[in-house]
Amino acid sequence: MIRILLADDEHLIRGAMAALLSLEDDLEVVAQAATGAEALATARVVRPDVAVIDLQMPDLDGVSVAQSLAAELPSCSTMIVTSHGRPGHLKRALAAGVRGFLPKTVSSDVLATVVRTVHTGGRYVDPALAAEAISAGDSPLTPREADVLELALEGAPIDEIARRASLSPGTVRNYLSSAVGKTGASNRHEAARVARARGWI
Amino acid sequence: MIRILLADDEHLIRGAMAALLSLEDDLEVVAQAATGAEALATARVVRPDVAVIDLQMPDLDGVSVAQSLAAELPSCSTMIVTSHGRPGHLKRALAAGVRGFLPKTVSSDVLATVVRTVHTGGRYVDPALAAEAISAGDSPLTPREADVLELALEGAPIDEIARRASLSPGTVRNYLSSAVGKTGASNRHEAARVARARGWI
DNA sequence: CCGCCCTCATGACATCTGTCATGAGGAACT
DNA sequence: AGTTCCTCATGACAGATGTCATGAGGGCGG
Repeated sequence: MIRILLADDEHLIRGAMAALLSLEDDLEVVAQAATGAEALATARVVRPDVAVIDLQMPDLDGVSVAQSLAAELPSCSTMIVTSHGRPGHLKRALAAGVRGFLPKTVSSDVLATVVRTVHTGGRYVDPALAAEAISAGDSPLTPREADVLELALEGAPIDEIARRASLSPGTVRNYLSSAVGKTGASNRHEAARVARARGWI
Repeated sequence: MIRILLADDEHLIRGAMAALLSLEDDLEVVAQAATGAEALATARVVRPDVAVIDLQMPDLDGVSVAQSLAAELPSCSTMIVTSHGRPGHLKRALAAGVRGFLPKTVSSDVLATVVRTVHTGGRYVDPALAAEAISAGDSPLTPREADVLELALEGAPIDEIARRASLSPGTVRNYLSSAVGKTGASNRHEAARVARARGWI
């Protein structure tokens, strides 16, 4: 019997997934959590075999949870399910020791199969997401460029970005100009969108 | 027995919700769809009592589907479930004749209860979402301002917005300037974000 | 019929942004 | 020690953007 921890902030989805996994004879949902912190706390107590975690949760995101879990409970395999599969997330997740990565568009059979796969030490990444991640390529942005671009996401003017990054406005403009060139965009707002879509920030 | 049509592009969620609703004695999921168009086509054939529709789907969004359903199948009550509850969506949904509006954070009991409620002619809107919608207030934007601001969402330069809206660049700047004032933002990109957050576009 | 508002436009002006050249200081690698 | 890259900065310039004044035309309610 594979003992599963389920974490998802959407109660409806979580309950439904639990119902669905419980239909399988060899799977058992032993705990549920609605936030990242809750998931960690619960995992420490129940020590599940597999953790199925939603990528986006109110507090910690799924990758952070996975990272902590990998460190604290090496016997527990972590897999992530998500609605919005961005290439950057996949990379960060794999780096964090995640064994499975699935979009929520897969069928329940696949979910159950992957739970079994990661439990026996295997890995599984959704083929479509993997292809996207590969085609997106590595980020050409330097760390600082990425920082600044991230601050530009909300549409703030340069002066505010400069204050928040503790840089001079001129420097911010240089980084943004460089980032705009690398993304092929025509201004920083578009560049920020492109970079996010490719998982670079 | 209440006959239900379920539409959600996320296979996993849809299957799970179906499993969950089927646990109720008086509910029966008679059809499922993965896109808006599919939902409409299926509804015409199976004529369900209640349609449970996800707000965000690849092609038509949930509100458009609801609108068509209300016109074509008045006997079918429509309710919408969503991950991202923006006030604007709620307003549009109610205007389209939707009877129930729920975030996916609710429990399965609530879902089942609301299905029964809308089937008997009642209405149900999640209290938290309703409060948000009320506090967000009515949009101060004129229709044209909203159009232009929407085109600005992706960060396009003014000239492109002007082309896409078939306006002169000068006019676009006037509308945007006005919208920036009304949203209290410091540039059009921030204004677009604010307006979207408040459900104005 | 007369305001009032929305739509669309133009011109002028100040400011904000994007781009480029240039340079100092530091870390990493050879 | 030398090379290369990143970080951070300044100054200058062109072009994009935000703001304001102004006006023509149309629809709608009083």
